[in-house]
Parts: sequence; structure tokens; C-alpha cells
Amino acid sequence: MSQERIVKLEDIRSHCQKCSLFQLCMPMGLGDGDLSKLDKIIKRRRPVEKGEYLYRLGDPFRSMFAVRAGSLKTFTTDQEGQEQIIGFHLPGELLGLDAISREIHTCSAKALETVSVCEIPYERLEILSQEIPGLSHHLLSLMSEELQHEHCHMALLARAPVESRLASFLIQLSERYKDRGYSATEFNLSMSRNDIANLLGMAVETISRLFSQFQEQQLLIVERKHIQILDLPQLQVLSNRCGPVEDKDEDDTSNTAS
Amino acid sequence: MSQERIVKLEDIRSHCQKCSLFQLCMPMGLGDGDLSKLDKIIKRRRPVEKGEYLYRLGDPFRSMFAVRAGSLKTFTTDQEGQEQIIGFHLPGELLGLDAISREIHTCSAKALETVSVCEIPYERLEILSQEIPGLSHHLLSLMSEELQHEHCHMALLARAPVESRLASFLIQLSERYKDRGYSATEFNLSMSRNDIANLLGMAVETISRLFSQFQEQQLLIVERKHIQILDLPQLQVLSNRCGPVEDKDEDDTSNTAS
DNA sequence: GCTATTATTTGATCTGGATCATATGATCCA
DNA sequence: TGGATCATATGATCCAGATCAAATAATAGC
Repeated sequence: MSQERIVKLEDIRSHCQKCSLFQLCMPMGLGDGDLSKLDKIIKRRRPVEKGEYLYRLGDPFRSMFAVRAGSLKTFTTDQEGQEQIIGFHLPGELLGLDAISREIHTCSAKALETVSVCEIPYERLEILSQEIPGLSHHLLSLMSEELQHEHCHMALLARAPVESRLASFLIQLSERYKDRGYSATEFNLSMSRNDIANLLGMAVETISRLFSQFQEQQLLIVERKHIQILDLPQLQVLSNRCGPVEDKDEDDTSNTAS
Repeated sequence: MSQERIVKLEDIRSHCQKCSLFQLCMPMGLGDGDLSKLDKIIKRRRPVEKGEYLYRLGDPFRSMFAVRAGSLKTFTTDQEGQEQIIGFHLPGELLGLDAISREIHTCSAKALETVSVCEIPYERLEILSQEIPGLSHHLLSLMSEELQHEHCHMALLARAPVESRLASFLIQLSERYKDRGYSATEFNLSMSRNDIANLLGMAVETISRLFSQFQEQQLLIVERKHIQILDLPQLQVLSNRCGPVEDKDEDDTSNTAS
């Protein structure tokens, strides 16, 4: 076969195919041809340094972004300039989907640490999605996931006591790291206590106290930004999450929670 | 021209074209041909009576639904069976988009009053979206709007004092009624105080007290389910909503809020 | 129509978590 | 390298809004 030649060609252009995150941001059955079509429209950007904006609320929407490395926060601002964090974004995640309808970014994206992103011009992606079957569906699917996640977050903010909120947050992070091939029980927080508090609708002091409390209860060990989870099941019980029961590897999620 | 014949044909099948809500649920430039294609895949359903479910959390996802008349609430349920309302849905709105990725409904939809819906089989819609340019984009756009709206709701739940929450809720309802050609200042609530409280993450008693308080402050007149808004601008100030400044008919939304 | 049940209102009390205050440990940067 | 600034932690106090209690109004079921 002419495998050799193809590989070399890929080396030149198909960054996507080599990207370890590809399965996360575009997990569909694309042929090589489709892949390189997609790859061609993607722009690389110079890294966004910690504290810099990827985009700001009100900016015209031209591109979506896929996080390659580092992490960001997205947030809206109310009429008094108060920041409300919408979410944190890890490698492999797509940002900016919420701007499609108004063609204006409705939140700001700020780097929590040095971040590298792939820029995907939306107009060209739309054209491409007419050529590549499944691309539209994939985008819809990603947004649908985002909606689901936000429904759970709303339930959290509306009802959950502070312990559940933080537990839920930690479990979610843990799962996302796991999906990315990192440890599910040991990781570094890239965001400040302040940002966590803001996301979860509580005061910084409460976050601090809860970390201490969880540590006392032997649920985790926390030292500055570093978290080591000791008792994931107990955190899960605390979190009391919403939605249908998920397919777990373990079958410990039956109605035996009581 | 053969206009006469076409009109008769439309009478038989193109319900969409005659539907006053069409601009709300599918507001794009569809030709007559596209319209009748869309119309062909839509199923009418017998009305859903008050208290009945349109779908339940965990049900397999096969169709989206457009509300034709009446209203519904969607809600998730946590591990303890506690209901968390995600939103209320008025005529012209689309339900079920959040189920695309998992192919399972992640929330339940229950009628607040007798409801009639158009059922749109998702599989057929996807096929259709390859034929009709703009249909995919429209779906993405709708979901994007939903995301934006939920971001604001999250900010509300995380930060806003109870007055802002109720004010924001009422303004939002008012705008939605206005968009549908009804009065922006006088309408009936189809949901109970309990449901409002649940959506806004507060206690029923607080809703009751706030209605009384708003009435005392001459912001509105409330009598049971009937609301008459007297001072929309003041409610707007109270609500302190998030996001970029919207295009209003009036230009009273500049930075003169201070 | 008449009772049972449920929804809403209003008042009294209580509490989870915010806010305030202060200490201490990091990080920045001239 | 030392002082300024910022992030985190922890204790003390306070208060917005929940919860509890009770009355009243609406609706449903018979």
C-alpha cells in the first residue's frame, strides 16, 4: 500500500488526526478526506496568556474555539458589572456555541493559565457541514450535552446545600480529567477559590471552610491548588446529582442510595 | 398561474404555512416546497391534558415537539426524587433539544394546561436538514438561544436577591407574550406559585410575599393567576439582568442606569 | 350544592451561609 | 530581597430567606 506517502501527507496538514484530543472535540466517523477538509479551515493561534481574553462579551461571533491545552473560564456580566462564571473549559472542549443565534458573544472567555486553542471559523464550518454528513448532528449533539449539563447546574444552584455543590463540582472535574486520560483522583485546580465560589453561587469563605471540612472528614486531601480525592463514592452521595442514572462501569448506581 | 390549485393543496397539507406560530418555531426563509416537506414529517397529536406528561426523563428520544397551544413545564429530578423545574414553555417554542446527544430525554415535560403540540420526528428532521439548507443552522441557533437564556438564569440563581429573580421572571414572561402578539403588561400565569418558586430556587411563601410587596409598591396588580404590570421599567431595574445590552425599541438601556 | 383537598397568603421563628474582621501564606515586581 | 498586593483560611456576627404554623380561598370529587 501507499501507506508511507499518506502518512507523510498527514504530517504536513492533518493536525487534527494527530491531536490526542480529536476524539473529544469531534468524535465522529470522519474519513481521511473529511478530516483534512476540517483541518484546512482550522487556524492555529498564538497562545492566550493567563488573564487574557479569548473573546469578550459583545464581540462579534466569527469562530468557535477548541481548547488544545490549558484552561479557561467563561462568564457573563450583569448590569452592575458583576461577573457570573458559566463554566470552566478543559482541553478537548469547544467554546462559543452559545453565540450562534445572536452572532455576538454573550459571555467572555478568559484564560486561567496559558492556553492554546484551535480557531474554527464558523462560516466555513457551516459550509463544510453541508459536505460532511454527521457534522451538523455532531454540533447539535455537543450543544445538547451542554444544555443537559447546565440543567444539572441549575438544579444545583436552585436547591443544593453548599456541601453538595462543591462535591458535585469536584466529581465533575474528576470525571472530566478521567475522560482526558488523567487521574480521576489527583489533579490541580487551575481556577481560584474565588472562581469556584462564583460558579457555585457561594462565598469564597464557604469554599475554604468546605475544603477544610472535607479534609477533616477524610474525603480528600487539599493543599493549595492540589487535590487528592480519597473517597469518591462518599462525594458522589453528597453531590446528589440530577438527571437519569448514568451508565457506569461499576453497577453501584442502582436505587440502593438510601 | 395555477395558484388556485396550489392553495388548495396547501389547505390539505401545509399546516405550517397557516400556523400563526410558524415564524416563532421555524423562522427561516423556506420556499413553499421546503415548507411542505417539513410539514409532511410533522405529526399531530391528541392534546395533552393538564398534568399529563408529554415525555418523561429517561424516555427514548425520538421526536422534538413544538408547542401549538397551552403551556408546559420541563423539569429534572434528583436522586431523592426532588423536582427541579428547568423552564416553562409557551406556544411557538420547541422542546426536547437537550435530548439529542444521549438519545434519551434528560428531563420530563408536563402540561400546565391542555396543550396541543406538533411532533417532529428527529430522524426525519435530520434527513430533511440535508435537503434544506439553513435548517441545521436554525436548529443550532435555537439551541444557542436556549444556552444564552440558561446562562442568564444561572446568574440569577447564583447571585440575585429574590426581588430580582421574580422581577426577571415576570419581565421575561412579559416579553414572550409580547413576541406572541399578546399584551406585554397583562396576562395569566399558567403555572402555580409553587412552580415559580421552584424555577427561581426559592420558597413558595417568598413568592407570595413578593407578589404582595410588588403590589404595594404599585409595580403590578396581581389577582390569583392574573397579572397586570404597572411599572415595567422599575421591574427592569429590579431585575438587573445579565448579558450584552439588547436592542430595544426604546433607547433607554444605555449606561444611564446608575 | 357540600365536603375534602389543595393552593395561596400572612405571620412568627430559625438557620445556613453571607458578610465582616483578621491572620497568614503566596506571588509579584521594582 | 523586601515590601505590596493578592489568595486563602478561620473565627465572630448577622441577616435574607427558609421553615414552621395557621388561616383563608379555590378547586375537585361526589
